[in-house]
Amino acid sequence: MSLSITKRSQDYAKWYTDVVQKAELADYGPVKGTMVIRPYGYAIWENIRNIADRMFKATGHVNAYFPLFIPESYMKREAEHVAGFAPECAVVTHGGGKKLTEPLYIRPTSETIIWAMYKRWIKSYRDLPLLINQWANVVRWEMRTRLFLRTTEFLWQEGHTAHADAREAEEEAQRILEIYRQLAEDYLAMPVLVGQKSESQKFAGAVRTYAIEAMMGDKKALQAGTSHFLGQNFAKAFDVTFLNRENQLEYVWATSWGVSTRLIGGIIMAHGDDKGLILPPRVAPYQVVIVPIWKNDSEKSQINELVARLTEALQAQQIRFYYDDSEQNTPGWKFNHWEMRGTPLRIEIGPREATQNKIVIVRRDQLTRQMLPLDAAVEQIAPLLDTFHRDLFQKALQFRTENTVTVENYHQFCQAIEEGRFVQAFWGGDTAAEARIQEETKATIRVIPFEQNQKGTCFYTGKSADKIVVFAKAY
RNA sequence: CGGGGCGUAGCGCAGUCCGGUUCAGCGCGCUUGGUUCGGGACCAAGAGGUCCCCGGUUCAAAUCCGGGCGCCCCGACCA
Repeated sequence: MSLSITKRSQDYAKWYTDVVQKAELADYGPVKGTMVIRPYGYAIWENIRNIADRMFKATGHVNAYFPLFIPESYMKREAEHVAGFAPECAVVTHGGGKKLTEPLYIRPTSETIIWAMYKRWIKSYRDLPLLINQWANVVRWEMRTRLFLRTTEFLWQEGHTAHADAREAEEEAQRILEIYRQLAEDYLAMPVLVGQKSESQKFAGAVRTYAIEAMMGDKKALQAGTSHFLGQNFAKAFDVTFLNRENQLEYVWATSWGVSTRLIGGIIMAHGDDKGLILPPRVAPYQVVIVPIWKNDSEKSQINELVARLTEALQAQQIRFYYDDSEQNTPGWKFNHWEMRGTPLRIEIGPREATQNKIVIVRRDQLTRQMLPLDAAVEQIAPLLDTFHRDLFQKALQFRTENTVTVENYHQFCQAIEEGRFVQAFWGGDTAAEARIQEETKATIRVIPFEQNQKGTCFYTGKSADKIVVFAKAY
């Protein structure tokens, strides 16, 4: 393993894969487009999952698990859904050494099999709402893959809810979007734009798609989570009806929503620097790493004594830490190692600290160093982690703000996109116009923000427009 | 599916043009022992190979020829 990481300015894509591999987040699997999520990367995912799971349960959702295999006939029930997903599905044609009578699709998402089951479970308005989430893997046969951002198989959660009326389903879709915003901003320190997707960008089978959208370190957009109002599309495709209070038969209203291991790619690109990862403390596997510095056994025992008092205090506060007391590497090596792996705080304890009953704290994001008495330090670590989170968020937000421009005409638009920025503009165009813009500039509408009340002129068509949209090049 | 790059020790690579005593090599990592330890330590001794695969040419192939496979990067689709 070579020592250094490619600089971001030199080759951003290479920097990204260097970080993923050298920080031991993931490795390539033997099958094209697959990845192995290694323990350090998986620990981040577990933290994300635990946080999201708690938020889902707090809003009344329950977990379940549906099968990986979906009968071909199910996939074909909803017209737009098949059209959208069939081309990127893996299909099993043989089992037990025999050709199957009906091919089995490996789920690219589970709407079809879930709604086939919902038909059996939903009879009355009393069965609603049905708020089920599942943590699962899905497979999409992508043409071009990238670790965490787009792999053939990935991990995610998919929520699938059923409601008695449109308003309630709509509220659900937006409630989840708000949960996703909190997850991204309050836990991953990743500022996101929130809003609706354009017609061409929405989920295959949805009436409306909402999304959170973040800016990465190379100024490209990353769709970090989506929530869909599905209307009655799947209820109709799978004939899922219920008797309402008036004893009338109605189709059920639906939502679905998901975030995936792609979020880890988002963390890497939202915060990382040329030294490697910078992890938001609330999902970092270790929030603190302790590096001892000693020359001989007497120093060692003195330092270990201080570390014992420190780690007891950290444990009491449920701060995740790692004491790197291995004899194999020098302190300098460890500094670089843990910086590459993004641990938010490093504590250095050597003879100088031990004799004074002090410790040195170094922030990963700023690489600033301060020496503090142990007792004071113990009090300050938790608040410092919060400050670290806020600073990471602010830095990313400022970066996005600095790289977002408002334009009034197509010339300005092209220039801004050329510079790789997010572009805000009045939009009165249609899907065809959006497709032309994508053709010419590679940029797409990332999000149509909520709560718009201004009027203006569309930068592209010149027609009057009542909403501002955000364009950007995206992952 | 188009364009580009690559395949030699765990990783990164040299060697390939021009076949042969510089052809099984280097750096990192790994093992053992010792000295080190405040920003990627040093010394010594080791272990480690289907040179991607199949076929061909030749006295002789990592090297030349034919075919195949795989991976990465860049474009068209996507969380």
